[in-house]
Amino acid sequence: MELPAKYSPAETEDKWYAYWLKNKFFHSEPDGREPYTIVIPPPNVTGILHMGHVLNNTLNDVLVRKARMDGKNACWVPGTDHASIATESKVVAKLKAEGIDKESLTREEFLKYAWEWKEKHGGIILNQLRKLGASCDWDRTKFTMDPDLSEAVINTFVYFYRKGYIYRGIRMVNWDPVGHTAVSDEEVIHRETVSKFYHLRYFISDGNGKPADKYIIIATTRPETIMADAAVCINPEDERYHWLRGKKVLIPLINKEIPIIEDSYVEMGFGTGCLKVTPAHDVNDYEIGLRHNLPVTDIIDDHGRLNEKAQILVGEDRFEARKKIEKMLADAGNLEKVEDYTSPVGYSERTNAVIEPRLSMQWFLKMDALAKDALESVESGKVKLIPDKYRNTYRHWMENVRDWCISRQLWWGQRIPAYYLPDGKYVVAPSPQEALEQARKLNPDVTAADLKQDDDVLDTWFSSWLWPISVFDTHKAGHPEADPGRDLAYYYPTNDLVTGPDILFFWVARMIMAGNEFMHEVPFRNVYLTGIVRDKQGRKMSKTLGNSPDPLELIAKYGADGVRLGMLLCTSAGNDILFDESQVEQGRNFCNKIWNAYRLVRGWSVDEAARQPEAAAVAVKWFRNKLDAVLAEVEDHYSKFRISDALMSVYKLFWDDFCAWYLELAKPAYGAGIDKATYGATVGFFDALLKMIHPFMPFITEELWQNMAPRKDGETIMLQRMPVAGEPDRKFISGFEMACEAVVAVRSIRQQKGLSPKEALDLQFKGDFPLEVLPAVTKLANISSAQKVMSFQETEGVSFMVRTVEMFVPLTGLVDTAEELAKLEAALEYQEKFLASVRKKLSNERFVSNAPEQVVANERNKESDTLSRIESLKAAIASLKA
RNA sequence: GGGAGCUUAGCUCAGUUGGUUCAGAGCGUCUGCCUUACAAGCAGAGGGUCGGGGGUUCGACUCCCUCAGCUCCCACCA
Repeated sequence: MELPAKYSPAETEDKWYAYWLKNKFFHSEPDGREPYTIVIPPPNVTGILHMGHVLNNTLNDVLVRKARMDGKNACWVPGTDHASIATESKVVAKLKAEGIDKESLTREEFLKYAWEWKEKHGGIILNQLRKLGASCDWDRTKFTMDPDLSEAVINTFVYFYRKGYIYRGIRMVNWDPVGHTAVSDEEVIHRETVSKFYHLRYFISDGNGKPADKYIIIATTRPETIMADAAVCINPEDERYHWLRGKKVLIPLINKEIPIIEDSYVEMGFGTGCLKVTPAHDVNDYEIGLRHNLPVTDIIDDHGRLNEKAQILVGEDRFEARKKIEKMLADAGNLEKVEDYTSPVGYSERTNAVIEPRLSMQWFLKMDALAKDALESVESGKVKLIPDKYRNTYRHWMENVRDWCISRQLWWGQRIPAYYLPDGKYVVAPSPQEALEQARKLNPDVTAADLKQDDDVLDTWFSSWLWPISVFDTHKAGHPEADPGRDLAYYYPTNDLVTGPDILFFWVARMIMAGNEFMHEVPFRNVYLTGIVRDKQGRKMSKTLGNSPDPLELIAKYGADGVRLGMLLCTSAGNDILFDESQVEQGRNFCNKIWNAYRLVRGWSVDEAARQPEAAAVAVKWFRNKLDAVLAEVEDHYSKFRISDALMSVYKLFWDDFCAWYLELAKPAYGAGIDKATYGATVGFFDALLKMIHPFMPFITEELWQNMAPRKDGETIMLQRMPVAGEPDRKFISGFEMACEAVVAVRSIRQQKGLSPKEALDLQFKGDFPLEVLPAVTKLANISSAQKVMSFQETEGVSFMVRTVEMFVPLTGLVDTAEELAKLEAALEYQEKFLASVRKKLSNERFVSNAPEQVVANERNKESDTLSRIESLKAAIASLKA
């Protein structure tokens, strides 16, 4: 069968993925081998593949395929995350588009829609990962809201509640008025935002709730919240305002009397030095309120509208209210001036709504003890962060962590297992039955119908922090004393986790906490933190910018192997990744190179009678050693998670060493057969190279490996052992490199002199050139005779140096003597300067006595090498002049 | 405001405890080639003094100080 000159990935990739699935090569069961485990960072169940996933999952796949080929029992557990806020808001939007308002639905009705949506869109991303070649154990696919995983979450809640770590409290939370839920501090993004700074006049009360003549000016960005003011605060040091002490002021428009208080929180130099304190709608004000026992008036509702406590503008959206109140204040004579003002404003990461600081009843998990242990896990090195610069960031966060607000005012998620009695007391239990039993201890008359379960669900991270445990054993979470199941005992702790640094705290830190708590063991050894994928201009890839290529289109265009390679080429750990399609093109080109090298080798026919040419023998010996050297290098890169370096080593080994040098040497003359020895060696090398490339480019390597020899059904390159490095003969490799240098020099002379490669040349040399590699030079440089001589026989020609060996190509009638002379003299000058610098070093006593022996010896070598080069150059110049 | 990091070839980046001929790689560029595996290719070539300045050292891309520019994280002044 004739192979086409270009590799076409489409059918090949589908064919082999189906083959791998059919044979269950990705599936793992515990056995006697050493396990290698990774869990996928679960993508949102309704998500679609973007470049970040491509990066992450390609890296995961490289690691797991490498481990599998190293003979480990490799298991990569896939799955999806229910992503409560993201998914719920998608469902709400979809229903809205169909004319259905979430408010009009019962919880059950809404969840029915949500599950329908999940069934329809859930798992699309997992199929997309198959296109990428991800070798996940699909039989183990999990979803964070699978019944048993949800049960684990509920048990975990009950466990921590009973341990006294979970409590309910009124807190200032970040309220998302669009998502109608509280979000964690980490989910709030602060952005510089242009707004207005309103300078308002607060009149002093005359003591009867009527304005006196005097007023003070208060600057605020949020005039719509003045009705919730509880006080006006000044700095006790601020003499400008000492006259205010003991007085009261009136809130404009509603004329409510509020006290003047003093607190050093207020900065005298900022604004007017007077701060209106609004405990219900500002975190700092809330804390001042606590210090001064101020009443809390909450005037904004769940939707961000003013409520009846505001007295005016009731029902207006907060931003509408702001516009309207500006006019009202102006009309009432309370508006001094309005300035433009830029300040940071918090936005919801999910809905992009402006966050409203708001007091509400939430559930919290105490973090101090958990964080302390999780910090220790990283500080002690039990968990390694790669790159380790993240240790600082991690420490800082763990030392300043606040209690985790785990409740969310949503329906999509695990519902908080707290049940309220009619009198307002509550019990926490894993099931309604147990809740009833407990409730009866409080009040024997309570019936099941009296108990009302908490409406809130748990933060998504409260389920995904169990992921490395719950994918293997759903019972263990919440039950640290229980025996781990067979799978958990075998696969836990996992080995490596590959994820983005943006979720180091959301997810990674919390998995460490859960692992320590329930398993008394960290969940993974190494955390490889990737960069964030950006476009070529350094912008984060995003839907709104439209700068993110569709990975599936890229795969269709360049093949999955090409996309994987394009992604891996630019991944240094922890640095942001500037992605560009040209890199994928490079990946595709590499596929094609491999393909064509294979076409060459496959086209060879063995001539049983042929003897191995000397050049081929040299090539085989060299490449065998080179392979060993690079294998060791690659292994070292893997061990340090330098995946793109490992790839680059393999890339160069294949393209530069194997194709450009080895194959050119091993190639038989056109039309001639190849000898058995060279053929056998070449096929062996090809086999080893395919295995080395396989973790990066699984499809083309399987295709060619299957094609190389008759294979039985059930055989795969995936499960072949990775070649193991032997001890390379470095001296021989070095000698061969001299041959290459000589070849390059001759080719360069050809180019300069306009000589055809077909025209054979002579080569003479003086000095220690490794004779065993000479056949390589004669073949690749097209040399008719290469001789070691005492002195060059012709005077006309070009000389060059290979390290300390002077070489000479006689070229009668083609040499411009003056030009050659100039070149040689320039070279001589350079060498003499170099010699001078080396000698200066060597004559420095402090250098000779302080530097390590090795370094001094090297300088002496440099000196003698340079001397011999100078000698050769001088001789060459002399002979040219003669 | 606090913290972390970055600045090396046109671009993207390596450069491991200061010392091998260490100034590198890939891509791009330039030149010559459709040479019968591959023009998605082959062969060859050019290109930086390591952000600026100072210091330590026999020796600095590497350590210290300083200035400039950039990025990210945390907190946030109403």
